[in-house]
Amino acid sequence: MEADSSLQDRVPRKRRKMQRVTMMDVAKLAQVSPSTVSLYLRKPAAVSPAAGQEIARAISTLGYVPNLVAGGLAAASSKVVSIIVPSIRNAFFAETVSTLQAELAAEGLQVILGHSEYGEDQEEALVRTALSWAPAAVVLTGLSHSTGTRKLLQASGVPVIEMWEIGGKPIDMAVGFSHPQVGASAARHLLSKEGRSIAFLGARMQEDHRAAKRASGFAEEAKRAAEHVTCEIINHPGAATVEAGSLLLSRALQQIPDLDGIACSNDLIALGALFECQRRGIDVPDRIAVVGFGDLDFSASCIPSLTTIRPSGDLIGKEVARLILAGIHGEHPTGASRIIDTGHVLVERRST
Amino acid sequence: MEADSSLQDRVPRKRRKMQRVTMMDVAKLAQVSPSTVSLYLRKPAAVSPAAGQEIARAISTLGYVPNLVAGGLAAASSKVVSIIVPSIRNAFFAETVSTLQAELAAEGLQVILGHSEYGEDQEEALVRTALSWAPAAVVLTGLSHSTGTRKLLQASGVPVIEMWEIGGKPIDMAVGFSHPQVGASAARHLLSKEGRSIAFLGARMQEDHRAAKRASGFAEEAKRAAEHVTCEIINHPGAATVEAGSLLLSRALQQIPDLDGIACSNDLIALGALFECQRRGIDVPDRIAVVGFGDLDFSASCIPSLTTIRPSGDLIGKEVARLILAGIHGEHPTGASRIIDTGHVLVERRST
DNA sequence: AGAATTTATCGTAGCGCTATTATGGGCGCA
DNA sequence: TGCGCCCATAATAGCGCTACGATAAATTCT
Repeated sequence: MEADSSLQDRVPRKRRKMQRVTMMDVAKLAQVSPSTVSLYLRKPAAVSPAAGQEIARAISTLGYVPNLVAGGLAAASSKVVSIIVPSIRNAFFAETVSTLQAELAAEGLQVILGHSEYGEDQEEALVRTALSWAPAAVVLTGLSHSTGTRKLLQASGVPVIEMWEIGGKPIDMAVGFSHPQVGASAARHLLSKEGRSIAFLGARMQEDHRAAKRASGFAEEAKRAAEHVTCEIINHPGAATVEAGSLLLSRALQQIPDLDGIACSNDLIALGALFECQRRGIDVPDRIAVVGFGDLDFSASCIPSLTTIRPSGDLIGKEVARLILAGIHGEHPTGASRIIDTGHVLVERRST
Repeated sequence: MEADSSLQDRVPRKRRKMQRVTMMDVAKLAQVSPSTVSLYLRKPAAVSPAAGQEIARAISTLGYVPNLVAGGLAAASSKVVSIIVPSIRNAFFAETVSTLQAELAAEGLQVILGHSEYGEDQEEALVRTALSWAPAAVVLTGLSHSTGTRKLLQASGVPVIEMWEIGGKPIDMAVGFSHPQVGASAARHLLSKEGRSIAFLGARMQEDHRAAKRASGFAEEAKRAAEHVTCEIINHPGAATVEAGSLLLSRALQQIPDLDGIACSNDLIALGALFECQRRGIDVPDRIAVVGFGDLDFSASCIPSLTTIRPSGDLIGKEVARLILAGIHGEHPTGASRIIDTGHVLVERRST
């Protein structure tokens, strides 16, 4: 059990031996060479059934757990995918990460998670550590990154996937949808419901570039549609929460007394706006129509049920996984297939 | 040509060289030995300021990114913490993971994420892969695990922290709170509001043991309090969503016509119940009082604002991080300090 | 049958880094 | 002036595994 550390000068150098069972042990027990064990673990079909069985038995007898760290070093690429999102607390990204993790786990890939908190410098630091793991791929959120981040990634040669946004030039590959188009869809929908004084309620738009793009897409569509339409963009500097939604609606009503339609950059904000309307006795959708974004858990069930734009976070996760796995299997997508548009869907419910 | 290699093994084997800049390159440029670079990276104070500066310059000139895989192999323990939660989509765990990730990142530790989806076998598989990374610690959710999982972890010698639950015998360390006590608190609160026909609305309780424990704590407290109190536990087999909350409330009213108080195993369920009451014109809290669990984003802002029990997921994250970091710094907590009770707080609002 | 393949298995050199011991030069103290 | 001691730095031996070629054995082709 324990080694006395006092009277041992036998061997030239004592090195901490921690790993209990190594591939070598398995090989000995199975009476094959370590290479064969390694081969069996990676491509079971390449070894004879007899040897395979013997190895499998040895593995289970010894309770062998492969050391992926050593494997990653030897193979010069570890079975890890690094994912960097602004915040996992955000239900959008939670969904994507969850799907992605599940898809990758099925192929034996691990997910390493990082939160940039919408900070480019923080993101760069995360990318740096991510690359320290020689990951099979790096997944980032959005297309806006510091030049340092881009350089690091380009120099590394690791496949990079930017998700949740398309419409710019990706570092390598991109999976997502156009945020200006989402804003435009929301505007068109409100205008189709006779909206004439409309507003976009967003949060943290100074940092959340994607929300800002939805807002500008919204404003542009409103401007394009008709000149007798007034349109405002209202930002809450803090996080996108239900409470922020209530505050934003109050501010919107103050600025635009005849407000008749709002689009929110997040369903949580929309829910807060809905609550605020309820408090003030404002009828939704008769007096004010509300469009959200995200189609979160509660959006179909709230009162009134929320018209919202569904970005399909799980589809993004699936597509990202597909690209990563294709890359691992040697198929490197080229040209237009390096950018995947997952689109968006406007789900019409009672709030408009 | 060059195929003649029978009796001369002069030419060393060609190995794919992928890493662009290694520690060796840095050492050369800085005119010190690789050991010194390594030492500088790990304990900057141990090298002379002159050498340190030289090394720092070399690192930035070359754009050196340390290879943590190699480091992990040499050090026999990687700078990785593996976290396994049922689902990151659940706002509770998202909060904890987010906090934990931030705290650990500050100390240079990476988070590897896995989702068990409330399955013990799936959890065991995740633990197995987790251990392949020789992680600095493994974090699990709850105290219920397969015997295989327990064995694997015990045999590995890796620090293990079980979070979000205490009250049983942890594998190694635990940070969380007592779920039966949460249920009891909810029951006491409802009873203090003159509740006489109360119910616990839960989801997925066949798999979510912690929710089940809250339910049984609730029922026991109700039974203990008075015999003229009727108490039911109602389960929805699917996920804990707002919609499930509406369904559960409907079922509760069917089973208990004079229902006057409910506790929900999750604020989403509570919100659904609130919506259903609104739809049916049932006054909350006058006719039915509602207690939630989680104190989610919307709980303070909904109508009526939700009385709920706050489990402080971020505090759990912080404490878990503290234990892990203590372990890394060599301080191994012993005895009672291996179990940390983060408690719970009942936040009284308008719904009761 | 002998040559030319194919197939299954083995031997071994690192992957890039850290831990440990070894070394040498500067310093205090007598 | 000399002795030991400490501190900064260097040398060295792996960590456990995979890739790459080599080798032996089995198979097919002339």
